[in-house]
Amino acid sequence: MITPKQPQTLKNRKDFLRLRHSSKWVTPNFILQAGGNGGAGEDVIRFGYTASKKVGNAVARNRAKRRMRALVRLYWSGLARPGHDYVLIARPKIVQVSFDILEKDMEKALKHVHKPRRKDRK
RNA sequence: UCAGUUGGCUGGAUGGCCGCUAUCAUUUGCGUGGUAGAGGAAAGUCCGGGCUCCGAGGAGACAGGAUGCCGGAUAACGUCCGGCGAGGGUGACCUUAGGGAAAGUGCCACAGAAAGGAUACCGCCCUGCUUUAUGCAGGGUAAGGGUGAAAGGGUGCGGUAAGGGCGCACCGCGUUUUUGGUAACAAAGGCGGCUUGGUAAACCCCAUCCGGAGCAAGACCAAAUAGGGGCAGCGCGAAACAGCGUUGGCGCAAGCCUUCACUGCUUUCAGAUCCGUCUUUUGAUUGACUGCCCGGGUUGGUUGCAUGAGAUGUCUGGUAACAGCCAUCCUAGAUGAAUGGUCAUCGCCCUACCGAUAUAAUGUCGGCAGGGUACAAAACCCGGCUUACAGGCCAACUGAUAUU
RNA sequence: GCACCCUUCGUCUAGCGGCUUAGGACUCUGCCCUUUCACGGCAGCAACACGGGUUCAAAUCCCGUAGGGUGCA
Repeated sequence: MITPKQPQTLKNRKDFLRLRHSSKWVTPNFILQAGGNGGAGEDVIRFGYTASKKVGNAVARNRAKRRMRALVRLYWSGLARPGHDYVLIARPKIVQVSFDILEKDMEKALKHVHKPRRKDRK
């Protein structure tokens, strides 16, 4: 059993692009993507946060990223797998929706994102 | 009390749990604790500066751009303050790119007779002919009609054949004098009889200002790739010695000291950025070095980077913008980008309902429910401008109504 | 962050300050033609990003705002 370290933050555009076509789970408020971390280490968990201009102005984008960081802080332990990278993409609703709904979405998304969906199989 | 004008301030509070960035202390270390941590616009990037690099001898000119009543403030400004003119509002007050149109050029569509050296369609008047109703011809006019955004001063009276600055009064315009004011300008008087329509956010003229690029500027370090290609790198000796001549001085003379020039298979140093090689001597060339360009690679870190035209307060000068003295203080520094997430309670606002109360309209207080609690995130730093903003507060002033 | 550019029918575009009710092509709608469709012909719908200002007059000139787009280590 590998003891996972504290999650790190993804900062390079390359890492975000690598996860673009990996498995994902969509909720009305955000999208979670997951994939291998490209040789960063067996015990490393990394999270990336993205909010595009569709979310709103700078204040809304910063608030969306901060809420996503709070979600990761609460739920990464036990649900995130070591040796994987995760990317959270904000959708416009995430700024207004109450935090309870986001917590349920996050728990569900972390459980389901590793199950490959049927249409992704070949 | 209602309506309004101007200026300024503020931009929710408390607590629990979980976190971020910087820094300090402590610890072998994991870690723990303390302190600090977005704005009035941080925004748009519309102006002005600091700072950095490039260019340039100082400076100026052409081109291009900007500004534009007067005086002041300022590091500077297209900003601000005070004043003037014009326009708007009952008023407090607001708006104002507001130099030059007799330096020149252009434009003024359509309509209209005529659009800038005025002109004459309908009219009005006079004369002549025909005739007594009009018509025709010639002339005088610009009051009236009509067109237009604009018709070559306006109104009134006199005058006239009808009219007309033809004459007069007032207003306007031009010019001039005096007075007030630093000035823009204002007031009063004289003169001219009117000659000169608008447009410069059309070209232009005048005055003033502006070199270019921007912290992704610039500097350093590390790593990686490569160990590449091209171009350029400013020269035309100096000294010593010897010989011969020569200038000056001392000396009877020999000679000694001294100045300058020429010559030498002479010597030393230099010589083209450096080293080497060739040749025979001021040439050639390999390589290295330096600079620039091309090509290739990297997409990291440090610095610039927060003590500054700094903030607060008292006083002084000034109508004010602002300036000065003194005292105190240090107040964000991120880089997929920190300064928060969440829960609870309270506050504030709006709407509906209930109750009480004073009523001319309606307002005030209490309770309960629902909804809302803005605009917006530093990115080198300052001074402004513009734009966005739920609401709340303060001060001064104006108008209307009522009462005393 | 900094430096710039552009907005005209649904789309692509013309457009000396007045001649314009903003022109053309494609599209769309209706009618004609054809047995029918296509092609063709005729007619129609449809735009100056927004707000101020200058001017007698603004799509055009000036200022501001909004929305798009481009470049720079």
